[in-house]
Amino acid sequence: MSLNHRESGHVNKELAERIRATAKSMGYRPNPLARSLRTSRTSTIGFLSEQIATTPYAGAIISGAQDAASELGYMMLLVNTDGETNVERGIEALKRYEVDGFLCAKVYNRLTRVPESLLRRPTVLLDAIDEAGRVPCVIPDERGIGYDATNHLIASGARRIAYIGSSKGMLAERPRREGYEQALRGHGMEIDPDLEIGVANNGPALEAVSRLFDEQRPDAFFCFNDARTWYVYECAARRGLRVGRDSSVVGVDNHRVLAETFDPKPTTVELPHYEMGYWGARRLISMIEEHPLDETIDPHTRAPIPPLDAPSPVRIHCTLVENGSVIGMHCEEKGEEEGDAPIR
Amino acid sequence: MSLNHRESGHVNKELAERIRATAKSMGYRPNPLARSLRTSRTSTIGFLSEQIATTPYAGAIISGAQDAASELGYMMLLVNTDGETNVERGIEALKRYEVDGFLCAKVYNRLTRVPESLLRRPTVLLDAIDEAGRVPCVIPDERGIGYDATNHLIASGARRIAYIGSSKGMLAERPRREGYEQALRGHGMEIDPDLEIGVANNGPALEAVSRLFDEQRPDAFFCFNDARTWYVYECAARRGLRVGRDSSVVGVDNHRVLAETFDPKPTTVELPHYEMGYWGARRLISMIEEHPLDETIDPHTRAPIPPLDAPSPVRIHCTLVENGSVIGMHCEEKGEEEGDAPIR
DNA sequence: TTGTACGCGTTATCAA
DNA sequence: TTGATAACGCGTACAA
Repeated sequence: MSLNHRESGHVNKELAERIRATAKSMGYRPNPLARSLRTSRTSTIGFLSEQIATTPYAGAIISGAQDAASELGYMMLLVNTDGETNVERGIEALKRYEVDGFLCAKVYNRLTRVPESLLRRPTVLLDAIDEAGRVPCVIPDERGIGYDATNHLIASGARRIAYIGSSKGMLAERPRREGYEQALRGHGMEIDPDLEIGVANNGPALEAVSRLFDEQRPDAFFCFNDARTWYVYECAARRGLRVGRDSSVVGVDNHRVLAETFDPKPTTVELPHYEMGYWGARRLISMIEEHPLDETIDPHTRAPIPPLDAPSPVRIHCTLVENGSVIGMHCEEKGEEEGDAPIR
Repeated sequence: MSLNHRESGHVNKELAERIRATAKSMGYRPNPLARSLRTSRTSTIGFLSEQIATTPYAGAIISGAQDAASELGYMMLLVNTDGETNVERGIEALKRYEVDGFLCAKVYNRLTRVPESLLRRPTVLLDAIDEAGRVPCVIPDERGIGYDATNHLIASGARRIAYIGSSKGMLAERPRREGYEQALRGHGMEIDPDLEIGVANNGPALEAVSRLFDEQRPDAFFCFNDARTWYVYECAARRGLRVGRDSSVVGVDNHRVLAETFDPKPTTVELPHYEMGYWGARRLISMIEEHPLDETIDPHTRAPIPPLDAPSPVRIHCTLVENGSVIGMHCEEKGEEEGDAPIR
């Protein structure tokens, strides 16, 4: 009791101090395994992720989650879930190790079905939205991204700003474009539909950007991602133009390749992957610690715990990074106060 | 005993079968925590990594390690270790959770000091070499990378192949260049020092590549990494040349950006990060399972276990990827049979 | 305020 | 071949 600082009313304070001092001098460390066996709390969270290997995004999310976990005294068990059956196997394994909760990360913000087997456990979804709206999730503020990026271009003197979007109906496409338009309107600038295009990730895309280049002569570009940004660089190079001198670009991504090699003007907006991981883990752990342990749980079949509280979605604002240094960043937990239509 | 298939000489076989069948029908799963408490084996490995957030490499290593671990029935505890004190704190935490061994990943192949606190535990170093040569490590076969990449260029018809290397003395620089030269010699081609340059990652680099472009007129390039590859693309674009038509490029990296947007010729050599993780974890786990548990270990102070066997280094060959599909890949455990000087 | 005893879910030992 | 029992390290209820 003294070691756990639960001495009040049981052990006199001086003795408790002496006990702690002695324990410390002997190098005593409690054994978390034995403790968990007794308490059925492991101070452990399970992280389910896809595409750890192929994108840098997952790494950032993981890193953020791990930092939060370690700050709060938790360990993170990692499982990657590329493939279908894989997911259930991973969840099973994590349950056997008695993780206190689950972090479930997708790589691109999108609607997702949360596995049934997670529904009655503390779970937070990262970079994805629960179709059924039953599980709390942490996603980027896509509109804020479009808004900030476009404002940044305006502030740097751009007058004709093109938007190079995605042709596939991605979840982020609409709010980013809205943010772009909102920033233009905010500065009394006209919205010119000819300056907005959506392109796929292939040959015709380069042609489309080429046409835009020649017919509209924009002096700045806000690009949906690094593939789109690349088209702009390529078009500029072929015309003897130099990005940063003859035009400005802001591309969304955290592949740093493009930003590294050019002068200050090209700017990338980093999606807040680290932050999503960080705040997601904090959220999860607070859920865990608030959640009263259900004593009626069957140790073998692991009977369900009571359903989760209604989730309040968390959106995290983007970080705007120019040549490696953060220009602006705000992390805040927002409710639905904006009266925004649900993101689609 | 039946459940653990240790029935021989104790329980008659049919009974053992019946026991297992019944257990299965009841949905029984052993509790790993209780088991560990008794056996002091957790079937758990700790993964120490740096730069999870900032590079895609760490993700690939982690993913490989996790796959191997899960194949062999192990869970992976993740800790990232950016910063100095961080490392020791992470190791301490992992030790408290009684991980059976440690995977210690750096992000660029280089000489490293292994923390003292790991020396007497099962440990494998990933993408790094132990300064003192006491801990086994898994590293890419850098010479093979240079050799294969250059052969690929030769096979595609190139005659004057430039090598755009690194000016900083990176561990990989020398063997990659050796592989490049070895491939040239293997085809009876002359080695032209004017075709080999080392550049840093900055402005003068682009000028150096420009000079090489104009003075030597190479028809192909083997580039140390994606930054160097970028210089080649930029130089080509400014001269109205097209990589893939007027010249060929092979760059080392697994940023896919460059390879995605062009036609088949540009090829990237992926460093075998996934494989290093995979084989490193297998190696570690075999060390763990061969290692007789020292019964004299003090449960509190965690007295040292006997020193590791002399490590035999493992090198893993690269994977050669062209436009997303693997051209060649060999993973093999090599000893020192090549009589090669130790990598510096 | 202190001491004793039990249980968490395993594995291992020892007699029978 | 079987059954009873101790022990791993911890938390806690209960009696003193």
